[in-house]
Amino acid sequence: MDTTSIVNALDGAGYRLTGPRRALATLIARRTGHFTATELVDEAHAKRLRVGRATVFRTLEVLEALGAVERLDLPSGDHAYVVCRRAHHHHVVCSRCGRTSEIDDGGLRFLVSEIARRTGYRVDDHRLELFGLCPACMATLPGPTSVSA
Amino acid sequence: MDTTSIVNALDGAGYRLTGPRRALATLIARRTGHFTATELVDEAHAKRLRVGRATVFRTLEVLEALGAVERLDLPSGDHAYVVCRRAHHHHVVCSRCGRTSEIDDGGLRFLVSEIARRTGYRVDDHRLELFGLCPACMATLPGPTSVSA
DNA sequence: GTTTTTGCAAACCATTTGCAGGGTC
DNA sequence: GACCCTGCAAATGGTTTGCAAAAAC
Repeated sequence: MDTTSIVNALDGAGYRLTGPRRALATLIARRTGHFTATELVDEAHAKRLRVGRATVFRTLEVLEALGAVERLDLPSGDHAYVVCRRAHHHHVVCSRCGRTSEIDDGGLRFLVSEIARRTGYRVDDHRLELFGLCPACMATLPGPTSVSA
Repeated sequence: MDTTSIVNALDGAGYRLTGPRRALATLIARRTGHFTATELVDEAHAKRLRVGRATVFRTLEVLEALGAVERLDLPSGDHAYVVCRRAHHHHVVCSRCGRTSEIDDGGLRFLVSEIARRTGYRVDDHRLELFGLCPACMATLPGPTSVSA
């Protein structure tokens, strides 16, 4: 995901292209793993960018609504964000380096409708989050070489 | 879930059976839907129970570790809890009345291993949360009678 | 020129913590 | 009696808000 895509998303939705928003688009586009609003605030501050705390939260809110970013709830209870391409999907999150990979709905769609049928609920929304170790982090890890699921 | 089961869980794990913990066990056992720590604090206060704010949080933490309760992350970002029976499972949450139903792992287990295979991650943990309308709430709803998933 | 955005700082609010007193085993 | 728990109240830390100035269209 590059800066331009995020900026275009804002522009296309009728939001004004301001300095702070462009700056944030760049910071976010550079991210590889998940990040928190506070991390973004600190990074902007460290780089002497003119971006206030409130603006970071407000921009993330807009970007989430536009589907350019998605909010994750980490097992720790923290709220983190990840950049994303499509509107709805799910992620595998590496609990060591924070890297995320998108996963497609595949069998999940069927699973959800099956659950709706069994419980009698009308299911409007669902969230699936997976946590573990990405291939790169596994490689740097000591111990047994065998891999379990 | 009744008060006794929760108390037994605490006792069995070596925790002391104190007044506040018994009181909380009762409040929690009576809950049908999801609830927040703050709601519990307020309810205890309203009923003049001798239970401090900190104790509510500390007790919920213990109960979660024991698997008597599970924490949900609602789409709103709020943290809520639900009583539960087995150690690991997932929930469908009614976004209108808050009622929850447990759902079994069923096809999910396969789905998770499939995702691990495709992404190369070692998946250690996963969370699936479904949101929608429970049968009772659907029945009280105006509008078209047809149901969609 | 009108409308949106921003930054700041204060307000908010859920959650955590330190610690002295009280309860449980 | 030793150790675990509790309440309180203060500290914490993420997130939101009010508002006047600044920027975008």
